[in-house]
Amino acid sequence: MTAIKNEGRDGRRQRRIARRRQEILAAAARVFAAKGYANSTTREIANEADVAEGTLYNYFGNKREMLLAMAEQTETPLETAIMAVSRQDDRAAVIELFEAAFDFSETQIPFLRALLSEAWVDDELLELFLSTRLAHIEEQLRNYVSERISAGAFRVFDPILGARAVMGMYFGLMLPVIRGVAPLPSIEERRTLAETLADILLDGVRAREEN
Amino acid sequence: MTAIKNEGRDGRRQRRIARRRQEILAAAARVFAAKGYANSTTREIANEADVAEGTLYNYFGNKREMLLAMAEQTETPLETAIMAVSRQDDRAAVIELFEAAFDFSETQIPFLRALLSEAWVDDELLELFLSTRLAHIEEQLRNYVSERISAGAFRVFDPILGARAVMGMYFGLMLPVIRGVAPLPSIEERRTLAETLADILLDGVRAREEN
Amino acid sequence: MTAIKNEGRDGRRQRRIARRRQEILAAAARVFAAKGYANSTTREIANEADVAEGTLYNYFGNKREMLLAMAEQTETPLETAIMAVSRQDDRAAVIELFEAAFDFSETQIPFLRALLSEAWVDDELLELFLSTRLAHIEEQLRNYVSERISAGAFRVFDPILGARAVMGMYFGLMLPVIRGVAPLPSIEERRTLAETLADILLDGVRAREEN
Amino acid sequence: MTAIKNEGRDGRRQRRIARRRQEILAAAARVFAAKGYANSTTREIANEADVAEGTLYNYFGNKREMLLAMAEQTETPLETAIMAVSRQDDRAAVIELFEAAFDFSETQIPFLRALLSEAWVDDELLELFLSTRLAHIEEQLRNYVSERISAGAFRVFDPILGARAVMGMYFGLMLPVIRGVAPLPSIEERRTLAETLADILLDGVRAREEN
DNA sequence: AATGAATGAGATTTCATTCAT
DNA sequence: CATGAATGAAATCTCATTCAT
Repeated sequence: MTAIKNEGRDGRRQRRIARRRQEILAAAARVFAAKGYANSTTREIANEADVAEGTLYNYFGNKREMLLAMAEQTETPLETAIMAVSRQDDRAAVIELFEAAFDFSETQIPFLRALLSEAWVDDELLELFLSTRLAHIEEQLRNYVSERISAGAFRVFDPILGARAVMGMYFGLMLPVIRGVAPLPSIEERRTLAETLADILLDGVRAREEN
Repeated sequence: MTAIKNEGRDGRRQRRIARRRQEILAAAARVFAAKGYANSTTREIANEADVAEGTLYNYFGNKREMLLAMAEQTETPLETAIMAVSRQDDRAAVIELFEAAFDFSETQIPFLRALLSEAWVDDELLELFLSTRLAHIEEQLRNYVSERISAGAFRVFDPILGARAVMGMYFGLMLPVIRGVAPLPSIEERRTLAETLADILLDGVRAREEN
Repeated sequence: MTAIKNEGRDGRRQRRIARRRQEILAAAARVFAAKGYANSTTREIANEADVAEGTLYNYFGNKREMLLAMAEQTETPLETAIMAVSRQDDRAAVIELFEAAFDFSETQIPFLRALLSEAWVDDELLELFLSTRLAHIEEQLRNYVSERISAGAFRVFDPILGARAVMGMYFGLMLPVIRGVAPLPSIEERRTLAETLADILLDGVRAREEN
Repeated sequence: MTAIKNEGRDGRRQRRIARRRQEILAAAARVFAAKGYANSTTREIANEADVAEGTLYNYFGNKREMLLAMAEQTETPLETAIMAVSRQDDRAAVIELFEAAFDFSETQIPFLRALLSEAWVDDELLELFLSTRLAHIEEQLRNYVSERISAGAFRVFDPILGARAVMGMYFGLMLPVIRGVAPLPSIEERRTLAETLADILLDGVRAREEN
């Protein structure tokens, strides 16, 4: 019985610790996002998280570990989206992909912004946070494209470039949002966005000649 | 005669100073590119430029001024490319644009990498280096798209998204190169790249139905 | 009870912090006094205060703030003396004034020396530390002199110059002490000093003609 | 003949060098006076003197030598005055002394201000510039006072304190002028000043009792 | 666990002095 | 002699991390 009670108490304690860790991480993300990792001080993070500086070190070994913890727990929205895409006709699938990829929340932005910032400069973080994920995304897209080409549904072209084109279209719209210079699109805007991009991607911008 | 001699001497001196300034700036760009502005020390810059630390301050008021000097003198390749594009048929024009936009040199990369890195975090730099330029590029593209839609050559769609799609395709390929995780494409690769992107953009990836 | 305990702890903490601040300030005063503000390094101050350099900045925002903190808390002895002088017959009052004005301690000297040093060169400090105080002292003296002239007790002469003469006599004796080239007078010496100065001031050096 | 010509040329050269040295010294005095020795940079001195930084070192071994050169060539006005005082009746002599002591020019002020500033902090300079001179002045005054006491013209009192009182009265008026917070008195003001001080010194401020 | 004062390594910047031209 | 760019030692200040409470 004591054991059970302890389990209950320990469980609560574990959860409290985990929650506090998350709060600190979110605070750190906000600070990193605003000023960049290197320009952020542990004092600012502590203030933002409303704890003492020393407390940070009860949850993370050092400042960098906060960044790595973020990298591990933050998913890129495109990654999430691509896993979930259902197989339908091409247009519906692509629209679904783009639409889902734009579905990320206000609270995710600081994490993404902080991580992208550092990944631009820090090879280890690039690897940990981005490279493998992007490689995975690119592979999925490449496979899809290859398969559609084989099926005769797509023209014959380099599937790698095709995958990159899709990703580029997406990042071109997402980066300003994450950087904070463009607003997060609303649900309706996301739909329109996705449709337009899908049409451009699938059929191009050029008018079809009637015949 | 003395005047002439002095002019010659002063001219040489002016050039020597300008050259040294450029050397320091290039060294700073390499260091900033490798580690990010905030993680770079003036000591490293001085070492890289092979001068004493104090010497840096004979050419720049402070570390940040180096960054700003870079921002002022560095052009984004897409910007340069878009100014030079000649008006031909659409496919030729788009290919020419992409191809030119990829024509940047090994020495430009550190500057671009350093500036993009900081612009991600530093609003003043974003404004100074990127925002106005990108706005200009986007405007050019938008106008082009609008005009082609009016002419009936392009389908009807949001010209802003069209411009963004072009820029996204481009940045999706360029950013890894600037980040240093993809190689600078050779001239031949640039050609192929440009053709494929142009075709995807103009006609889409979907196979045309024969009729 | 916890609240009370906390109050006790916080109070102790507050006092410890205040005490440490004072220690640092005294150390800084000694260093500034010995070498002048501009020639003193934070390293020397830290050594003198027996703390790490960084610790200084937990108590003062920067080196200059130490100086300003000194200026705010240090009184000029003449100022203190003039507030305390009791109204008696003129000779007793003047003696009391001079005697009290020389009553400053060994520990005050570094503060005075440091502040006078910088005030000679730094307009802000001159204003903050000296000007207003001296103006106040001068006003008090001027009023006293004017009143005694009106009462027919003093000859008719410019009260401003009278006030200045008193201050000059005082500073002429005090400055070498603060500068460290004359010893701090003992209590007995102070008495003799004050009497002689008072007699010179009141009756002059010239022998009275008997009649 | 060549020798003679050389002498003429050398003489001119010597004078030119001496003149330039003086110009630099005056420039340095102005800069030191404005910001204090330690806060003045050789660059500012060079600018003020309208020469290159390197040129300074053709005339002075280092920055400090400029200060020492100033100390050697600058006389304290009181010193000059005391040497020139003619022996007349006491009142005339004292008036003459004070009046002459206030006769210093606008160009002397920077030198005095610079030197007093540093002498407050720098023992070597104190010795070189002030101590010996003040000791000399004090001795002259002391002797004068002693002699007048012996002659029965002055009351009996400590001649040292008498000398100090005179010097104090003088410095109390002069220091604000040198510091730059009081204007240099005009010739007429000097006369009135000297008379008032002389009367206070000789006969005191107290009204004589009629009898 | 939480706290926050103390630490000291390291960063940026200044500036007296040198020396090649 | 004049010049002024180069130098590098030294100064101020910041901040991640530690540790006694």
